[in-house]
Amino acid sequence: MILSCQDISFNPKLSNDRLSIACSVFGESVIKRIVGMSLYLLGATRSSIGKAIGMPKESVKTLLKTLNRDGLSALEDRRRSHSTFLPVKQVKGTDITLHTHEDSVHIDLGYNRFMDIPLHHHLQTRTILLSLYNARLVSVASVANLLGLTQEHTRKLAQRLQQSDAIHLCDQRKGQQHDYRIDNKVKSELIQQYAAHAVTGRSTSSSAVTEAINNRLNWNVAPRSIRHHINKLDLGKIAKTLPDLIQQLKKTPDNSSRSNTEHANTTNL
DNA sequence: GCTTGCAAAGACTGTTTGCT
DNA sequence: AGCAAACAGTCTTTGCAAGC
Repeated sequence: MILSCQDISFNPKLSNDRLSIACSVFGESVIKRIVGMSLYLLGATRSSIGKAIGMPKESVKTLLKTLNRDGLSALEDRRRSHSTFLPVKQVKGTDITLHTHEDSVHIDLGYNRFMDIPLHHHLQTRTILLSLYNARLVSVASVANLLGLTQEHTRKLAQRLQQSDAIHLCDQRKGQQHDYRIDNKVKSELIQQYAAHAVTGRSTSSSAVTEAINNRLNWNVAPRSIRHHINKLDLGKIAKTLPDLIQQLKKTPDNSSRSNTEHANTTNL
């Protein structure tokens, strides 16, 4: 490529108009650098370039050096945090892909980097996949598919993860919250009747205890339910130990009540 | 006669789905 | 996005058959 400005005619008025427009678009400092580079390419000396664009000779040398080295980006003062005219640099996103592999979720992060999460680590899997979705690195469809949830519910869980800790991703279902038939009143009667039957040597069978409970509370509970709660409360083993324990307590002096009495006397003194 | 294991039904609550 | 109904998971209650 050969350039000769000898054959080019210049019009000062056109130049002023064009510079005015260009400066309004690119900014004056950028146009100065473009003009300086153009004059340099046309063979002008650095000192004459400096005089033409109003820049110290040393600055022109730096400008030409950086332009030849870095290209377009050197047209601006790069100490600034952002460019006023260059397009935003697009960081090429790596395509993160998800799929199941044997018993784990395989996450391909690109550049030969992978993550494997055991599928049975439900909370870990949910936390990582939903975090990737919240960072918009994977689609809701791919996460929903791997988690076995609908896309709608996946979005809700992702939102929940952003608002609170990962523990809230666990299944919160707790089932029936209280014993609606065998409530505390029935349970206390059950313990009382079972103990009374055990101490007096009567039958502690579920039918005998149930009959006593139903009579006392005017209730109608099934013996099978009472058996279920006898087992739950682990009452079965006290039928044999309770009578012995009571006999033992009867023989042993009550130290606690005596010390209480002594304490009262001392206090009165 | 009584207990035990199993299973079905009920109660409660989370999840999914379809509609607006 | 919001809502409601249907569906589904978890725990309690209870009936039944088998075994001790």
